Amino acid sequence: MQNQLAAHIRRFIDITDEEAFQIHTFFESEKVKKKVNLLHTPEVCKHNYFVLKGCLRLFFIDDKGVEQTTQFAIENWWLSDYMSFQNQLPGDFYIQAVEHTELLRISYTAQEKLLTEVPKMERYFRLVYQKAAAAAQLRSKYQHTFSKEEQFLNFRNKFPEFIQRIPQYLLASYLGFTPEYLSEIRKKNIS
Amino acid sequence: MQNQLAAHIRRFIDITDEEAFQIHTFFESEKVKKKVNLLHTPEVCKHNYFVLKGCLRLFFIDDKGVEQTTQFAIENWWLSDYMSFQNQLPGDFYIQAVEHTELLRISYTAQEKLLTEVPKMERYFRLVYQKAAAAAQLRSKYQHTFSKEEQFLNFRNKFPEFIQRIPQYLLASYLGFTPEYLSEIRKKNIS
DNA sequence: CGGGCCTTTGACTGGTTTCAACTTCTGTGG
DNA sequence: CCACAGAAGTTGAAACCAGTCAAAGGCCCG
Repeated sequence: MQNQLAAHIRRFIDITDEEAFQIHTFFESEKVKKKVNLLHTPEVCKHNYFVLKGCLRLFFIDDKGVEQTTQFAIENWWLSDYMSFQNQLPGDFYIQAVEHTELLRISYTAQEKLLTEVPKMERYFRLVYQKAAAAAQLRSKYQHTFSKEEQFLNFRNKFPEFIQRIPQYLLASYLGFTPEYLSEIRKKNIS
Repeated sequence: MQNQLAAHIRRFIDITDEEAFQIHTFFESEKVKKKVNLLHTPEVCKHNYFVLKGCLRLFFIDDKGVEQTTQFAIENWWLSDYMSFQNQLPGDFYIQAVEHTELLRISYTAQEKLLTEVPKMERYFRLVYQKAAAAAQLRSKYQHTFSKEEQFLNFRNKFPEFIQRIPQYLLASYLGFTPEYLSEIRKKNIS
């Protein structure tokens, strides 16, 4: 557990074993069963989540009452409703376990404390968020370039194993179309 | 000039006047005429840009040869092709001035040096990127919720003055539809 | 074994794109 | 300061991508 987060941090910055231990004290670990919500609206997103094993999703409920998934987080990914988290104000996203998931969570106040006590973690989080920003730019590019069908085929090329893990209606929702249409696409492109 | 960036930094962290001066030495200022490219593909994005006055856009050219704008940056916004910038590898985005624009730019190496010499800037950039990540989540939510027509109406509500500043075909491209369709929408919703 | 959730199917609908032609605006040089 | 050329915006018709709705089938888990 602890090693996994420390290993991730070490992909970005150097930390000693003592620092790794110190950092770890700011986190709490949690196990969540499939379909259980870690965050529901309208609630302040108090934690930033780091997935050790399993999968989380970020979603909201649209005007018509349909769940819309905007992000997934698998092993070694961070997830949070950033708007709500950083302002500590109620947000309109839900966070839910897609599979049985093990995670580390850090509260907003604990993160602030961690950053003042271990300042080099500023660099780690800076790099994590920078990567997130880069990923967002790339995703935006895909959405502008490809038709919905192409987006599915692209996604399947890039993450073939992930598609096996999640139900199709979640994938459809993430890619921004209906389960019915996904079904049609799959038939055409014999998977 | 210098004051404007320092003022922006002070919205996130405290810096002394001496630090503000020191920080400023890492930047170069530049004036760009309308329609001039700061970055063209396939080129490494060597700089991170901070807009003092004017407007930049990030775009790419799709399969059909059409320019697709994915981001704008106005006064006090940062812009860069993050994927290319952080890995210092060729990217596939262009950065162009939408208006006559005054900006500060910092090179990748200068930014690295700034961050080691003035470590508290890690926090500043962490917060800037965190805000960017939050904005990306919000944008993703809008794209999942609203039809293209609604996205335009929303955008017009939120940034009425910005719509005046930029040509419609850029706005259409940013919102992900055709100029013709934007024209139709505007007619329906007598602006 | 059963019930509910997920996926598939098909018909119909409509939002959005495409293409081509026309009009209006803008900026540049004479 | 006017004229003109190219760029930007508008219009309308035809085609299509993708959504909606309703119903049936498959599958997982209790």
